[in-house]
Amino acid sequence: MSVADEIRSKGRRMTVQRRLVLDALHRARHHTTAEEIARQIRARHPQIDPSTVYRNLEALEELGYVTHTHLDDRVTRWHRADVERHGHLVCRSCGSEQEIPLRTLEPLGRRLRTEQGFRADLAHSAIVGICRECAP
Amino acid sequence: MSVADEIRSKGRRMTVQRRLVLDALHRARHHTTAEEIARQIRARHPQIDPSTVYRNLEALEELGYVTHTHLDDRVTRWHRADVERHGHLVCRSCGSEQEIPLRTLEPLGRRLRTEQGFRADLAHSAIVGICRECAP
DNA sequence: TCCACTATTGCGAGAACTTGCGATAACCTG
DNA sequence: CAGGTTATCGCAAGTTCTCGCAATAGTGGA
Repeated sequence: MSVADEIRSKGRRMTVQRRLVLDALHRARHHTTAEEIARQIRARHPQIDPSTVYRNLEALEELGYVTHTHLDDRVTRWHRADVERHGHLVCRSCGSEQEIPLRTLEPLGRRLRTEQGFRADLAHSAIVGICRECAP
Repeated sequence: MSVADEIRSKGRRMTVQRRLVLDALHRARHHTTAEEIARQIRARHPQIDPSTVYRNLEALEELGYVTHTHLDDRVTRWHRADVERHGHLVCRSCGSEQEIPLRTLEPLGRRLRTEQGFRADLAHSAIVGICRECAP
């Protein structure tokens, strides 16, 4: 079953705009911003409104094809849901980003689960701090 | 040495606006938003521009009197730097917020420090997930 | 293939900041 | 305590989303 059929089977529709957003996410291997996706799409299809891109990212996330992450403070990063999940370390001083395996974060996940009954999504937000190079 | 003197000794100035922002943060015991602070101040001093509040929060953070936290996705929460730091769990389903002692997060902090040389600020961003009540 | 239904779109307006700029007013110095 | 610096301010315009709405266009069914 194609993605289009999957989407339709959930009562949603496959539109040109939605396909373009999916394509853009496929081309961008890592986290992109909504703005960047909108920019790419509007280069070829200027009539497509940025708000449509924002709404499609949300819809595709709801449908399970896309997720988002928060790296530095205010920008949402989007990526396909089927790429391997990982954590992020972001340096507040130099802005560098580093990926870390979820395995490193799992002990905390287990602890929150057993002590608080909380199922943490530790890939969702980056961990902010000072990286090795910037530490005094 | 008063806060005003401290600020002056760093080459900055103590203005009415800055004092009002500090006062508002003192009154608000927990995390507030910039918008809420601006609303309070502008109730009495409508001529004070919201942008002044935003800039003062930034300046006061730089001076070490204020810090900010990211709870749910897009709102920045501000609070005095001298209140006890703690972590946050935010449920993505019902939106509930829960505070947890930094102690719970410390083992991860130590691990990131020794393995990556990264000094994590684990109180900066909330941990997003599904709370006990919302878990299926 | 045509139709009715309704998800989705483009657009305009609005929210929440952010930034550039000329005017103002803290503050240090003499 | 007058004067010159320059941090800070208010204002206006810009950015990045977000939302309501009427028009459009995918879809499943006839």
